This record gives sequence, C-alpha cells and structure tokens, in this order.
Amino acid sequence: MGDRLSGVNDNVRPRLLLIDGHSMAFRAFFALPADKFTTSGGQHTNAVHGFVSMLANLIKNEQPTHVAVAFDAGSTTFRTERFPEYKGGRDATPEPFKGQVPLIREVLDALRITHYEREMIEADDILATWSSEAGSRGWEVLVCSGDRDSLQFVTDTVTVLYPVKGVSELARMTPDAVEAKYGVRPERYPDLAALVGESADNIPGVPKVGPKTAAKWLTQYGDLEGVLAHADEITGVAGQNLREHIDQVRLNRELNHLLTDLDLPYAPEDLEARPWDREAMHTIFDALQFRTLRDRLLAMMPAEERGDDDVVAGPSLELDAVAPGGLGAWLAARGGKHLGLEVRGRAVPGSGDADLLALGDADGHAVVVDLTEIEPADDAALGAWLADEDAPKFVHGGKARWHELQGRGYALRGVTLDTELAAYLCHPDQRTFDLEDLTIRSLHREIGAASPGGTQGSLDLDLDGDGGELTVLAERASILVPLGEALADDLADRSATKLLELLELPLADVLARMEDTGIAVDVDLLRELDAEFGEQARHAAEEAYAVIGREVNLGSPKQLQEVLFDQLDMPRTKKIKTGYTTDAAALTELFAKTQHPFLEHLLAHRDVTKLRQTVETLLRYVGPDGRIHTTFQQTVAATGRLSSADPNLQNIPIRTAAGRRIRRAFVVGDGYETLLTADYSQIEMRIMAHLSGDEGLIEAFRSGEDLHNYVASRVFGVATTDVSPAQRSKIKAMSYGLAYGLSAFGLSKQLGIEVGEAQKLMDDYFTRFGGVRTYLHEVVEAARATGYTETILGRRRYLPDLTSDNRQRREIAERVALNSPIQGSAADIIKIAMLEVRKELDARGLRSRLLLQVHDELVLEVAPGEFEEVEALLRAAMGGAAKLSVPLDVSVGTGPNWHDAGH
DNA sequence: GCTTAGACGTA
DNA sequence: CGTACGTCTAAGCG
Repeated sequence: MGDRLSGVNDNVRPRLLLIDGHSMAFRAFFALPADKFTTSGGQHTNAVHGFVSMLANLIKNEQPTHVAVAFDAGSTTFRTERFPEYKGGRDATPEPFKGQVPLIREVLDALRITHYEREMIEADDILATWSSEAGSRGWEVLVCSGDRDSLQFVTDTVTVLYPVKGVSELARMTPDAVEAKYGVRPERYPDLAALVGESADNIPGVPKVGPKTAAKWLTQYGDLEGVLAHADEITGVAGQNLREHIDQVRLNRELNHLLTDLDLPYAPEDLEARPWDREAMHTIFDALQFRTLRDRLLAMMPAEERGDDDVVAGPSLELDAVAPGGLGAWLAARGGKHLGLEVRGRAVPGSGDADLLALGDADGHAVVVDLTEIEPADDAALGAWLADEDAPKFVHGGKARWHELQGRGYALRGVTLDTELAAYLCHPDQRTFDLEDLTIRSLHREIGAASPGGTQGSLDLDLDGDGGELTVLAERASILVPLGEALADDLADRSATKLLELLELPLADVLARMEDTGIAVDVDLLRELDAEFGEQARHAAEEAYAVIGREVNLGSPKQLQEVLFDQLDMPRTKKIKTGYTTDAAALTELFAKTQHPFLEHLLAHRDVTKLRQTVETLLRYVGPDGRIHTTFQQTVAATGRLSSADPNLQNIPIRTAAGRRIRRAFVVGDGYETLLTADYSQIEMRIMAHLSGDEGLIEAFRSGEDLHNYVASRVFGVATTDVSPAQRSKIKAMSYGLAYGLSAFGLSKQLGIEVGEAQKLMDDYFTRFGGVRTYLHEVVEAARATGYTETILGRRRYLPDLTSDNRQRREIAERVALNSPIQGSAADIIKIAMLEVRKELDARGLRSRLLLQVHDELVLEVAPGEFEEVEALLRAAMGGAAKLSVPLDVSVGTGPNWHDAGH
C-alpha cells in the first residue's frame, strides 16, 4: 500500500482534507451544464461530476493522509431556530440538484472516505470541530468550503480552499491571504462579517458598511466588542447606522460563530484515507456513466494497490518461445485442458482475416502464432485443435473470432465459454463488454500491467517489433481462463449457466454461419430504385422550394423550424430541446390544420429521401459475392433480442408500397430455389396470454378466431361478425400497447380520441381480460421485490430504478419491467427455434440455410428439391420451440425475393 | 474527426 | 405520458 493513501506514516505530518459537501456540490451544480451531464436514464450528474472531479484533483495535488466530508442534514438548524430568517429567501433547491447528493455519498463510500452529517448542525460546524481538533494535534488542515464563515478558523496550519470560479479553481486562504483580501486577520473575520452581513445567508449588515469600513473600524478598535464599545464615537451616516443596528450585529456574530466543541463519532485519527473499493467504484461509475473520471481515479491508485487487499496477484505471464513445428507439442502438453484463445484480425462476415493468434493456459503459459507465416506442421496442429469439438476453448466474442479464423481457412469449434456472452447475460443493460473492463471488474487486474518485464515503461525493448501487441494479445488469451472461471461463477449465481451453454453459445455459431452466408441482392434493382427515389426527391424538393420562394436544406430540422415557424408562422408543434419538432406526426397534424402545400412536399421529400438513403446504404454493403453480410449483435439488446448492424437488415421498409419495393431486391441466390420466410403470428400477445394465464385471452387464441376481432367482440359486447373495423383497430392498438405499459393518455393520443374514452376502453378491456391487468401488476411488484424481471428461460434484466425516488425514472423502469419478460421471452423462443432449425438441417444433410432473423421472423434460402421438407421442419421447430398454454402459430411464405416470400 | 440531436425504419 | 433497436444528416465541438 502506498504512503499516500495508507494514512499516517510516523515520519510524516498528517495532512487532513475536510470538505463541505453541500456547498461544493452546489457550486459544481451551477458550474457545469446540466444537459451535458445526464445519464441515458435521465439522471442529472453535473453536481456529482464536478464534485468528484474536484475531489480527485485535491487528493492528487494535496496528497492528504486523512479525508472527510461533512454535509448539511436539513434546512432547520440551531441557527434558524435562533433567527428564523437565517438563510431565508433562498430559492428552493433546484430539482435537478436533489438526488445528486446521495450519489455523491455513494462515490465517497466507494472511495472509503468518511462523510458525516448531523441534525440541527451545519456542515461548517462539523468541519470547524475537526479542524480545531486536528489543529491542536499539530496537523496540517485543508478545508474546502464555499462558505466564507469558514475563514474564521484559518491559522498557520489550517488553510481554507475557497472556490473562485466553479470548483476547478480554489484560492488558498492562509492568514495572510485572508488579511490581504479582507483587511483583517482570520480570527477577526466573523467580526467583520457581522458588521457587513451576508446576503447569501439573508443576514442583514449595517447599511453603508462594507468590508473596507468594517476592516478600518476593527483595526482601530481591536475587535467587534471594541467597535461596539466605541460606537458613540464613530461619526457620519455609517456610525449612526451602526448605533441603530447594534442588536443585529450582535446576533450576526452569534450566528456566524462556528462550533468547535461538537462531540463527533469520528476523531481526526479515524479519518485516515483507506484503499478504495474498486468493485464499488466500478458499480457507481458505471451507473453514473463516468468513464473518464473513473479512469482518472483508477490511474491515481498506487500500483501496489491495484489488486486491493482481497485480491490475489495474477499469475505472471510466460510467453513460451515455440520453435517452428512445435505447436502440436505445446498443445499436447496442455493435456486437453481448456485454453484461452485470442485472435487479431478483421472480423468482417464473409471477408474476415486473421494474422495473429494467441493461446493461454491456466498456469500463465502463453504462445503467440503468426498465422501469416505458419509452418505446415503447426498449421495442421492448430487447425485440428481449433476445429476439435472436444478441445475446450474460452474466448471473448467468439463469433468475431469465428469470422477471423474462417478467413484463414480455420474452423472454430469447441468453445465452452465466451466471456462476452457470459458478461452480457449477467449484465444485459451494460453497453459494452470490453475484455479490459471485464478483467478490471471481475479480476481486479489490468491488462498491460502484468506483461513480462512490464510494457508500461517507455524504455522497454520492443523485441517483437510489434509495439507490444504480441504480449498484449498473449495476455488477453491468458486472462480468458481465470476471467472465464470468474464469470462462470457469476453466471451460476444468477442461474444463467444453461442460458449460456444451451442457448447463446450454440446460437453464436448459428449466427456466424448466417452472417457468413449473407443474403443475395439484385444490385441492378437497387440502382434503379436509387435513381428513381433520387428523381422523386429532387422533384419534391423543387416543389417545396417553389412554395416558400427559396431553397433550404430540407434535411435540416433547424432550417425547417425557421421556415415553418418564422417565415410561415405556423402553429407551434411539440417542444423539443432545440425548439419545436418537425417530425412526421407533427407535420401531418400541421397539414391538417393549415393545408399548406409546403408540408405536403416536405413530407413527400422526407419519405423518399429516407428510402433512397436505405437503398444507398444497402448498395455500399454488397460484397464481391453479390450478397450482403449483416452482423447480428448478440450482446446489445437488454431484453435478449438480437440486433442487426452494418447494415441493419432488421429495419428494411415494409409498411409502404414504395418501401416494399426495396424488399424485392433481396433475392434467392444462385444454386438455390426460393426464399422462405416464416414468422410467428402475434407471439407477444400469446406470451402475454401464457404468462398471465388469463382465461379469456387463452380462449381467444384457442378459438382460432382472428385475435383482435375476438377480443373486440368481448370488450364491446357484440358478435364477432359484428365487430366494426374501427373497433377492431382500437382493440389492436390497445392489445399491443399493453405490453409496453401504455397509459390512457398514450392510447388516446394514438387513437386520436379523448383521454376519457381511452380510459373507458381500457376499463372495459380489463373487465373482460382481468387476468392481464393482474399479471402486469404482479410482474412489476415481483421485479421490485427481486430487483429483476425474468423471461420463460430465466433470462434476467435488473431494474434498480423500480425503487427510485425519482418518479420519472421509476415509471420508466415499471414500463420496462412490463415489457421485458414479454419481449425477452419472444426472443428466447425464436432463438430456441433457430437452434432447432439448424440442428435439423444439419442432421438431414440439407443444403438449405438460415439467412436472417427479424425478431419474430426467419428467412431461409431453400435448395432445389428441399422445399417441402424444409417447410415442415421449420414449422415443427418454430411451433415446438416452447410449450405455452396457447399454440404458437407460424405462417410461412415463399417466393423469389423477400417481398414475395412475405405475407 | 469527433459527438449529439433529430428523425425514422423495423419488431 | 409505449418497449427494443441502428443509421442517416446536420450541426457544433476541437
């Protein structure tokens, strides 16, 4: 443990840092823009950020041996009781500030810094007491406070750090500095303040007496008592005012006297700085989304402290020099035990490549292989090991490794643990799962720190000529073994082991193959569409310009706002950060009100440029094989869904006729007969029926009737044959909204009806399908109790905000809690189905293959002559993926392109 | 060159 | 004041 944070070294004079928590946090709050410091969940963090940043600077620059923070406990204190106007007239604490103080306390806890507050007492009194106690021990004391009253306890050994500008610049208030600024010694400062008053605390001073006059008097008569004793001698208006305000001045002096004799539960010795709690730091900084600040603090920790006291030092890394041809022996020596596998390369589906590969074992032995100049014997040994289902491997992001190795001609099998997938299952809401971060979090170790010889120093010999990349890669491979074991424990604690081993891990392989296969596109058709949409966009733009008499950038919301609300002075739409929205819903409403032709052209332009943009993005991604290879992201969606990126093939238009033309460009590839799509109909409603056990809803699905018709007939009390289209669509909107936590307000907005009518619709709905309401309530309450929701496969999502004091955050969490089990269970089911489809296709030796997954839909490419068998196995796999209390209905379509294969 | 906001496509 | 995503452009930052 380093001296800095280890507390008293007998030879070193203790240095105590004391901080007025509220006053500094409040300064930070006003110094930093609230909108720039907000988590994705909407929690303001500007005060926390400013405070912690200041704290980090202080610790770094001042190197205190002891640290403590005092907070104000509430608005009533012994001072307000004595003088009710004290600190009166202040504006209410701003809403965005509240709630940040508990977060600051959490950070302090993680840093193991003592913080204290007491009813009726102000932070300054606590600091004054500690300061006085420490001063009497001969310690050096630094007091960080934005309250000028603290200047009274400045001495030769007690310095006040007073914020000048924000919280980044602190003035060192020594006795000389106080005298230079106020003209009196620190011990006389409260006398001066009593005369001058303090507007911030609503303490009136003597009129016409400012710091200069007060200092002059105090110098002349010694102290406040002297001044008051000679009040009669002072001439002029100021003297007259003083005589009239003597009582107020005495009261002021009484109020600004800070207590130094409190009986506190912590003596200065108890405030010794302690090693930080890394785990807690990660937790709170993750929640606050402070990445840089966390890194800054971590960097400040002495190297010896890196591992904390409860952490065993990691085994040193031994990079084995394996002679050409010796890789097989190296592997054999590992005796079939699991190894960490890392690869360097490009993980691009369909055109990946790998140049370096590293293997690491549990004993800290590692080997790095240059794949570009590998010996045939090593190549064979490595290829066999990689492809061996029974040679266990730990990887991080195995699907990407699969693509890299595939590009070099290696098959990858036998992955028994993927640290990225494991971490995702443990923390599905986390945005990234960098190996470096996981290592710090789970093992309290840092990659790069344990390299042989230490790669930290700039003087290291770069023997491999690779900037240390080889050793880092070897270290990454090595760390996978202990990291994998740690995560396996974590998974077991969360009952997620099977989810990894039986679902996500095998699915990664299925996805890798789908990505590698890609989907064929008709490039000529895409180019045609590009040109056509481009022409239509030009036309719409010209028409729009003609209407307003000038050319603006129709793609700029800012410029559009000028046109709509300044130039054309249209009714204002919904407020957004930058003014008023120009989104499609608002523009459509504006058009209904104004019939202004500009809006028509603008909307047409929007539609067609969006389509064109989609087409152009697709064209950019067509590979040399004439196919588009998306990447399915398996660790992104917190509910357990997949997402698709580079390009996103899960948001190809389907709702409009023009949009559907794009789907025609996704075609069956050479050597295949047709595309086949299969989708689950109303899977989320079926899951809702199953999970809620609502008899009415279950019967609706078993009846074989059209779901929305059936539900509408029950809600409106008419025969299924008499349900009007309007009734059906209302019910449809209501049913789908339920799973999202839709409110009567939201429903009314969507249907364009009164809130009262929407409320009645909801009431009628729940009269008939009460089990649904009960279920939705229970889901939220259960999640509040356990801290997480669960899908049918036990996939969890943690929702700490369910118990938040912040209503908005809490309500968002409640809607998430409603939706996650439903959306997540649907994701579970289709994932099971994909595994089954793949298994059956392989088992039967069929050439047909999975291409895409779009949440409730699978797209396959069917080889000649296999259609009937594939359709049957697909229906069986999808329909049998889960045993629910309602049937899983699958509808299948086929055709030469995605549009025609759809339904 | 980077990030953010607004907009909009899908389930 | 309905969930889950990805990606484009414009605009502001350095």
